[in-house]
Amino acid sequence: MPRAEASAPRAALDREAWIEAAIGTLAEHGIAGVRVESLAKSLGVTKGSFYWHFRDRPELLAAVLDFWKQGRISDIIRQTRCDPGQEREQLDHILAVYSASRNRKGIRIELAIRDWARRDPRAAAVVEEVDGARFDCARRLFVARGMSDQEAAARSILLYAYVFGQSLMDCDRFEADLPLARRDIFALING
Amino acid sequence: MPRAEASAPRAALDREAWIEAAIGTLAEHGIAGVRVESLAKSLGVTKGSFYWHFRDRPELLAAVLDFWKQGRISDIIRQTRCDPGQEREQLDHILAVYSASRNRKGIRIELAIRDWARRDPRAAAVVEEVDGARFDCARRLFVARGMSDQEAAARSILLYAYVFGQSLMDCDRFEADLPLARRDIFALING
DNA sequence: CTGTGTCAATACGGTAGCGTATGGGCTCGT
DNA sequence: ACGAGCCCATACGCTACCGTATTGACACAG
Repeated sequence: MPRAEASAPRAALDREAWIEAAIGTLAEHGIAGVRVESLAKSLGVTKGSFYWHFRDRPELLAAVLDFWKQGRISDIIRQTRCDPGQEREQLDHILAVYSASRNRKGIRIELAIRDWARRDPRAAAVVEEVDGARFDCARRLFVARGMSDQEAAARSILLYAYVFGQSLMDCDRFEADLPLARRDIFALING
Repeated sequence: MPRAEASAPRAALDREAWIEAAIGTLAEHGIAGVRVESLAKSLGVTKGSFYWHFRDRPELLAAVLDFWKQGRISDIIRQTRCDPGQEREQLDHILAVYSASRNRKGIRIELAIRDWARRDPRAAAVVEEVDGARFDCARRLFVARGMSDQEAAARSILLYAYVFGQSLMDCDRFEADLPLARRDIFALING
């Protein structure tokens, strides 16, 4: 019986295992909570392993940022690709997918990284890149629907601000019929 | 010459001095950054002082939450009080005041506390109280303008989601003429 | 079988932070 | 002037981390 403390049957960790574990505790405890020794414990190894795969903690954090950036950018490109004439539906899709109801984990990661970005310029740069890509994608859809650049920009900003802002609140507490309210809100944003 | 390390000429700190210092570093470094020993250093005293005024760190954090809650609730009540017929202007006022451009410090505190609330039920309860009060105030204004409860609720949610969400992004990067975009956005939210 | 490379355990020194215990100095009432 | 309370300094033990150094287990090539 191989000694498996947490879950893994001792199968030779690689960098990505550490990165994914880091993202997990990042989502749960914020950037201040991702410690190499506690990560090691959760992976069932000691930090001897960590310092074989990474030079130090900053290198892990940089890898986390890069991993997240690639994922988010490829995701937004995939999610906004659509046939002509379907732009409105696609924007509704974005609103639904990025809302807090689904995708709990993704939202928690997103918020943790954004909080991190408020104090770390490297994180801030990554968030800005991701935001820029998302903004461009949404704007293109609005423009394809015939809106002016100006209006498309305004609605894109509102869209993402709503999505992230709503994930900061517990809307369920305020409104009994949240799905209905959401429909109204989508309509306001989407035009 | 009284020895003044940071600023105070040694004038007998009280609880509130600690609370305000805590809120300051909370805004800058997040909840994980408010440490009693570093607070003491920034106040030019040692932690011997702290443990005279507070039982322990959790007691300070509770006091911070309470202080913030009182301030935010009384503020929203003050900011939404208006003469009949002025509801639309008052809502625009809220949008402007709570936007990230002004009130940098307040926004940073707000975000730090919301991040804190994602992991601490006590903080979450306070945020929920504050959000509830804000929501009620905005909703009342929309209703006074003749909207249905349902529409007023939807717009109120959108309003605060926008305000907080926009403070999570660096909108300046995306849109050259941000003031104009903001006007468009206000119009979408405010009807 | 032996050597080499991969991955991890162990042990160590160092810092930062929490909470406690204890001993001041200071002011003020009497 | 002298005890009482207020406010803070100092010193201590403890834990959680970081990063380094060293050693060990294991696989696989030759």
